[in-house]
Amino acid sequence: MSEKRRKLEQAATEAVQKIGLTNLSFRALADEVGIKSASVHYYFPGKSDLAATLIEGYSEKFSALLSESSSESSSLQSTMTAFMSIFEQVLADGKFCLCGMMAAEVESLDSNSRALLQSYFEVSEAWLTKLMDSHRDELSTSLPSQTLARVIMSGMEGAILLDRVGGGKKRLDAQKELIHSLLL
Amino acid sequence: MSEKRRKLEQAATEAVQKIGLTNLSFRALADEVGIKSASVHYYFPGKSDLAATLIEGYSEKFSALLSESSSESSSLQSTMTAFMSIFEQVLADGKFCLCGMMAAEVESLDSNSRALLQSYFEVSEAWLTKLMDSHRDELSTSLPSQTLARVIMSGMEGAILLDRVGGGKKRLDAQKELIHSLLL
DNA sequence: GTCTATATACAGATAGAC
DNA sequence: GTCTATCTGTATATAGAC
Repeated sequence: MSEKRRKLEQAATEAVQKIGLTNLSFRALADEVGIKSASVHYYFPGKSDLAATLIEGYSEKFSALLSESSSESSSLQSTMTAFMSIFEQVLADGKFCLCGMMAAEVESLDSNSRALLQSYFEVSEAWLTKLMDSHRDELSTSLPSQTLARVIMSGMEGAILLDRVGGGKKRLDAQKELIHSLLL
Repeated sequence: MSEKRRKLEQAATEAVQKIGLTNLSFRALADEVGIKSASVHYYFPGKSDLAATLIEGYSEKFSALLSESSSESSSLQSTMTAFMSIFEQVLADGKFCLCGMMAAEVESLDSNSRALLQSYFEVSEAWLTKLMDSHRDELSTSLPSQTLARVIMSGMEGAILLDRVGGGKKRLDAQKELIHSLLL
């Protein structure tokens, strides 16, 4: 992959996390990396191509972060702390999860991007489900692992969504408290 | 308030809940109620006026629904069931919470609308906090009422956000399971 | 109140030179 | 690959007639 393409993807990803795909223009993106909008179309013919590329790239990076969060020997507690710190960093940077943002804009996405979005959430929940299943002895709740995974994933997304309005991190902290209360 | 104005507010609210404020145009809104876009500007000079009006109207309606959810004699369980059914109806209609949607678009809102948005979430959480506080004996968790309120509110918002992508209600059901597990 | 007409700006996208 | 130039559509918004 070319250097320019990487820079475009990075700039576009950050912009979408802050203002959303709808509010991101090819012109603004071009300005950000120092080229003209026509050149952006060389890399991404249409906005749907850009959208799909961004979701795929974000999903890969997020999956890598999930892998780093856990290891054979680590406790559920330490893995979950690492997991939550991913979201804390996103909020601290004044951003929202790229896929959370696009989920709000789902009505303006094509079927391809919608499928990629769905996959992002399902893969993330599957990782959490597997994690909970392999550490059931460290859980204080009897809720099914899959239910916990869904609660945690949507809870983190909702927490960032709401906290971004006021500027603090009240809801994210509340989620942390809840999750810790579910661990032994 | 005039009939036309009510129709405009209703159509605009529904549109924002589905496609967001950014993707709603004065033209489309005008078409929806059978007038011209210039006439819409008579009621709402600019988009920021429309945004503020919609948030205020949605907040009032939501508060009214919260009041209906509880009564002196009702149990926490029945009140929470009524509370969650509000969100279930929104999702069933293929919509997102108007304030959740606008929270995603917060960067394109003026300070007035941002303050109104913040108020919506804080008033909702305050209602939940007070509810939990007055029914502590019906809770199986030792988490503070305010923490529970924040977890529940952001959890519901996140659940709808994610469920809208795939079309089902998996996350909303998971949230229901979690909340029920917190009640005695 | 609602309209027509229009001003102005910006969006996504493409043709074709270099 | 990147550019200039341009097409076409649409956005918010306003002036002024009725």
